[in-house]
Amino acid sequence: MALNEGLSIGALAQRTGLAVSAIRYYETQGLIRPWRNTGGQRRFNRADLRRLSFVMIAQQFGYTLPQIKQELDRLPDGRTPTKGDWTRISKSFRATLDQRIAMLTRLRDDLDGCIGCGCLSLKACALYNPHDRAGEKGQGPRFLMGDPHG
Amino acid sequence: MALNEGLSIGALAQRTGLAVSAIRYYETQGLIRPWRNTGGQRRFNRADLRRLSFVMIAQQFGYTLPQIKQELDRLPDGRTPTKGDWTRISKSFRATLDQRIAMLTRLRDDLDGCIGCGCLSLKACALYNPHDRAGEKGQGPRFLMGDPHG
DNA sequence: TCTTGACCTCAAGTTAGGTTTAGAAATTAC
DNA sequence: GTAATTTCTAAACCTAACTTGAGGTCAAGA
Repeated sequence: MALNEGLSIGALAQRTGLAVSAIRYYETQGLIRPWRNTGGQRRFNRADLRRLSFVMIAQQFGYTLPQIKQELDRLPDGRTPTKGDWTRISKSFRATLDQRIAMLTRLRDDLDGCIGCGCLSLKACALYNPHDRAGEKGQGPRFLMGDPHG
Repeated sequence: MALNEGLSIGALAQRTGLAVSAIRYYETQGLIRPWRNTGGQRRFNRADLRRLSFVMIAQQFGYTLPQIKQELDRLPDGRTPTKGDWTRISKSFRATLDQRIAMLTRLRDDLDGCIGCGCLSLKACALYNPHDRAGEKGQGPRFLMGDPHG
C-alpha cells in the first residue's frame, strides 16, 4: 500500500474495532465519506479514525446516528474535531448525561417511597406517568398497581 | 355486561392507557392470559389491571418484556402481586437502578476528565471501552479520538 | 499466473416492541 | 331489527442499527 493511498475498510475496521459492515452502513448514513481507488474500493483518511471514534463515544451517550451526523456536519467539511470542537460537544454530552442521571435519581426516589407504601391499592402513584414524559399523551389519569374501583 | 363476565379488551385499554393492540401483543408474549367469552372475545380479570400496571412500571425501569414475564411467572399461577411480592421485586428494581446511576456517573466523571485533556491525541482514553462493557469482546486494544501512529 | 483473501453491491433478515390494515363476526345502542 | 361500535385473526409494516447472503470483482503473495 503506497503512502498516500489511504486506509482500506478492513484496516479501519481493525483499528476501530467496528465491523466492516457497520462502517459501510455509516457511509450510507452520511457519517463518513470515503473516496474510491481505481478498483472501486473504499479508501479512508486517518481522520476518519477519529470520526468513527467520535461516533462510538457519542453512541455511548445515547445519541442516535442522525444526531451524531448533525454534530459532525457542524464541522467544516470533513474536518477532524479540534480541541475547541471537542470541548463544545462534550459539554453538550455532559448536559445530556446530567439530565439522565437526574431522571433516574428521581425515579429511584419515587421507587423508595413506593417500597415503603406497598403500593398495591394506590389510585395515584409517583411511579405512574414519570417526570420525564408527564403529559406526553394527554390521555387522562391512569391507575397503577391498583384498581380505581377496587 | 353481566357482573361476572370480566373486562373487555377495550375497557382494559381505557383503564391502563395502553393501546388495544399492545394488550393483544402482551398476550402473545405470555404476559397475560385472558379467557374467551362465547363469542370468542377476550375477557380479563381485574387483576390483569395490576399485571399490566406492573408491566408498564417495569418498562420504565428498562426491563424487557421477557424479563418482566420472568418476574410475573415467579408468582403462583395468575396471582396478583402481593405486598411481599412487590417489596421483593421493587428491591431488585432498586438495585438495577443504582447500577445504572453509578454507570452514568462514572461516564460523567470520565467525560469531565476528557474535557480537560482535550482528548484528541490520546492512545488510551477512559471514554473508550467504558466500564460497563469492558472486556466484552476480547478484540484487543482500540484507539479513541486518536491515531496510534499519529 | 494462480490463488486466496479482501472487497464490491444489493436485497433481505434481525431484534424489540409494538401499530396498521383488511375483511369478517360479535356486541351494543337506539 | 338495524346501525354503529368493538372485537376478531393474520399478516404486513414500522424504527434503529446493523448483519447476512448471494454472486461477482480486486489485490497481493508465491
